[in-house]
Amino acid sequence: VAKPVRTAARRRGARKPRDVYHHGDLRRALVDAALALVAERGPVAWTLREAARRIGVTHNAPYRHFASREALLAAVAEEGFREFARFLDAADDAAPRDPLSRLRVRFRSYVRFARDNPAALGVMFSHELADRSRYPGLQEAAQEAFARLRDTLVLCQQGGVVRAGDPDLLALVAWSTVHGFSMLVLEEQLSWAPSEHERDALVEPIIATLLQGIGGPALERPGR
Amino acid sequence: VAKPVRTAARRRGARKPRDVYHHGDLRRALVDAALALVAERGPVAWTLREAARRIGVTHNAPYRHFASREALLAAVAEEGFREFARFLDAADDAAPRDPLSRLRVRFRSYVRFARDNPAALGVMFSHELADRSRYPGLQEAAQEAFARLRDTLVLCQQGGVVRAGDPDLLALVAWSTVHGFSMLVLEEQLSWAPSEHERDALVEPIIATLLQGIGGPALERPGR
DNA sequence: TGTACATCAGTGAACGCGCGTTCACTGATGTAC
DNA sequence: TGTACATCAGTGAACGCGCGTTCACTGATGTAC
Repeated sequence: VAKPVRTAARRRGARKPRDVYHHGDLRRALVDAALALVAERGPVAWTLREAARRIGVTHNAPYRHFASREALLAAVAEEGFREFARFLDAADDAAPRDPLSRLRVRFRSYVRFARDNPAALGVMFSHELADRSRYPGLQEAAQEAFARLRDTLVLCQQGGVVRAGDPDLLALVAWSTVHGFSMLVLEEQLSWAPSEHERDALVEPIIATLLQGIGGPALERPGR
Repeated sequence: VAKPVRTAARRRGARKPRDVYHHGDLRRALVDAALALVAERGPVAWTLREAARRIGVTHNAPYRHFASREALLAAVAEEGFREFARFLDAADDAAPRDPLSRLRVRFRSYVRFARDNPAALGVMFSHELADRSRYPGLQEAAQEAFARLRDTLVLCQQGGVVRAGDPDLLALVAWSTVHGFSMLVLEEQLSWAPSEHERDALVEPIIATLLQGIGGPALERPGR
């Protein structure tokens, strides 16, 4: 949607945004600024005016690009899901080809993305945007990201590494676990295990636990 | 701290709070009203003035009982943790006495409390109150609740039902899983598994997965 | 190459609003005598 | 049992603030001729 406009000033190499009347790519700049603000104040407390202020544009300029404050927030969330999907794809490309390895990498990627992009995750799963039907682009981006987890899980079922059964339910179990842990970390609730190293040490035990729990015959699960 | 004052009007059985000058137990009423408001608007967007308005008291009356808006929020969180601890105790009393059953019940209780008290959990783990050192009562209440999970886990280790190792780390794994799932549910992110029945159906698989993962020799874990 | 002009992307002032907090106050309460 | 009075728990007006959104506007841009 964003169509960069090359301004004369920009062609001349002007740096300070306020030197020019046309910003060039205000839409993108707003999304970035809003994300940064969310990182500082959270997805409820950030303000449209402050985002505009940071870019050096008047507080009503955003309305040229977004219908409302919420619409800008939805754009931040959508961009977050798209980046997340790209991140998952990149990790998958680098993983060994067997289904179990790929599933393991999916889980690791989820937690890692959450750790490195807490603000983005906060917006992506913000209560304010819980009704995604009002933002079709966001809804689509979210579904596309989730599909990756589910698809890998089905692959594992076919390989006998994950037990048979409704893949949606299994995906839900898996997702609950990794997402849940991620949220805990990013809400700084693990203050009693404070170092990043300690937190990272939790990831593999959790994944092992999870794999054990959803494991199929090829994973030699014990009789129950 | 709350010392109920029986007013003449109250003794006479007056109902409407606004009929009397002294409320009687404004402190408690404020905590309740704030919790209700958080349920509607979230732990950031609720307002002190609206809480006072609902009780039928002027917007500055709360300052008689709390130093600030945040102090009231902290009181809500503290009360949440205390109620949570009571809830865990009640469930534990009703559980079979073997360690594994008790651990299972702890997990179930956690998820159930979260499901039934989403607003309270939102405040208890709100980012705004992440620095609990400023509210010693809150800090103590939180630690007391967490201790229950850890203690049961240690019991399980002694019974050989959970594997040996740093109990704090194991508690962290377990806590991450149940808390994480709970948060997912209460943030309404499981919209694609919408019915309460479907959500409840996730609980046991998740607990089974978790127990499998932290299981000790007495749980017949497979060789790895 | 030069110019007229429609279109687009900003500006600046103003709106109404509700917030958290402070202040000096007053009405109700319980207790000492 | 009655009364004086210190204490406590409210009131009401006011503060300064920053917010989201609307409005009529103007400056910059690119294109048709």
